[in-house]
Amino acid sequence: MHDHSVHVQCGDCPIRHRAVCARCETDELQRLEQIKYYRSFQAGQTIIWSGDRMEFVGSVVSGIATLTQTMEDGRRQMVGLLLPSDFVGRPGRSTAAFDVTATTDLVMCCFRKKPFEEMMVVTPHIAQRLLEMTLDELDAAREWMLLLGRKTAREKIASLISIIARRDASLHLRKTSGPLAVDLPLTREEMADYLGLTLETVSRQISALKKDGVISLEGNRHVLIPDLDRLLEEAGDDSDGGMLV
Amino acid sequence: MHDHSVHVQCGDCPIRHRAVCARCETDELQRLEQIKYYRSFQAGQTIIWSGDRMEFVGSVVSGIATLTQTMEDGRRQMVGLLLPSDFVGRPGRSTAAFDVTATTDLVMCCFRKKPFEEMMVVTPHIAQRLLEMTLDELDAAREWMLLLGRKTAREKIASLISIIARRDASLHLRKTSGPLAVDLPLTREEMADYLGLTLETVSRQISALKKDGVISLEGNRHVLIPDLDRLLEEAGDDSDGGMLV
DNA sequence: GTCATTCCTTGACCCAGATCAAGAAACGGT
DNA sequence: ACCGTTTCTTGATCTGGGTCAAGGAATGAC
Repeated sequence: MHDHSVHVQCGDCPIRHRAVCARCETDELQRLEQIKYYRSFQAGQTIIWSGDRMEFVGSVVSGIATLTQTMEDGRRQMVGLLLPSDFVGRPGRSTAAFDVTATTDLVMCCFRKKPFEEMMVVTPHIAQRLLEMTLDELDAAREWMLLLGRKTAREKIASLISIIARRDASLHLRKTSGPLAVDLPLTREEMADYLGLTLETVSRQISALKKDGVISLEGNRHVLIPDLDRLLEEAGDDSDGGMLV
Repeated sequence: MHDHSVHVQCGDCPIRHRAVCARCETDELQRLEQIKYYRSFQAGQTIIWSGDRMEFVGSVVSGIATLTQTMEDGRRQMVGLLLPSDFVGRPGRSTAAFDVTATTDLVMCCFRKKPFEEMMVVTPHIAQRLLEMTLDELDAAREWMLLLGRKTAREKIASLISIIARRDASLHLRKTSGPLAVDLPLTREEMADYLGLTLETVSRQISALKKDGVISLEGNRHVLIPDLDRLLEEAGDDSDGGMLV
């Protein structure tokens, strides 16, 4: 049995779909081609409201989307951050459990849910691949829970920056020299919603990390990391061995 | 296509396995029978340490287990609570990402991981059923993130009690009259680890809810809920329609 | 360029929940 | 019943991060 985690291009779709395998499912790729389509969203636009019927599944081609939960009094917690190549939607679920919002202009590659689910029944590897991806998300959610429940504000900020650095590195080719550079794809308020803080605290802690030389800023969004180990130490992660590897 | 979510008995195993379907996979059930075995653990015993090789998957037959994460300095966050019928383990993963601990005496129904994974390849419905279960866990984790990031101590306690009440009700037959009664399966410290609080704050908030008539206690662990709607209101959940239905 | 808007920073003050500390209640073993 | 251990409660005090408030820096439209 060969490796089903090999990523493949899905037709003219600029991202690499991870739900199918290059070597053994060419016909499935063709069928996926037939039911896929693209949708664009503007920055700030809500893609799906919690409770809405979900008519499609798909993956992010470009741009950033967030999954958030909101309480009646307006308190808001981000519960998912979708970068290019991330999958959205739950096969077998008819309604969305959370708000999905485009925080930048966004393009998604979508599959109508019903045909996609029919394909899943016929082609078992898709379900297996989705299971693997969902388990990854679950692991990430559980790391996130440690952050929310037990980390200090400073540790939360350091963690967020290193999480984005890691995601970035796995997406793009890695820079080989110079200090690591990361673009924060979120506003201070969105970071606060991610971390369970207020935007003022986010701003203060970023300033503090800057003053202490852990990071430096070019503009508001562009972060330079002179010493990644130092940042990981600040994040309180116990030896993140898999980092950037 | 009939409903694959039908629960079935797995031989003499006292719980209902949810990974297989009654009507279309009798032979799979037989194969599962052949590779399954039971393991018992004492209260307080660690089942798996984070980073250990995971040699089995399985489900809880009786007792309570927790998934926890610990930072070097000892800060601890619970990231999963396993009640009878809950599934443990990640097919496709070789090492555990979190500590799994029995908090009461515990019996698990296990399947050696390798044969289980081989079965998954052959019998697609298992992967589909596991995907469904994992998506449920992911939804629960995301609700939990809202709790950790944005709820007050009082809301956290009220949420925990109603979560346990809901899990309880789906497990046992529902009482038809009198105030709803719930046994807390956790110590105050374990509740604190669940909620991202200290045990003192847990104790104080339970006392406060008692004083305000939202709950009453019989002993330390047995909770009576005179008015469930009142409790849900205290929990800050926006109209939990699915509750106990 | 100028203006309006959005986003970010910093300061002053406050409070929910953490920390430190002392007992009280519950539980299990003999 | 007695005793040791664990678990729970309550009080006093402290503090990290929230809240309120003001102003500065980017950004984009025209």
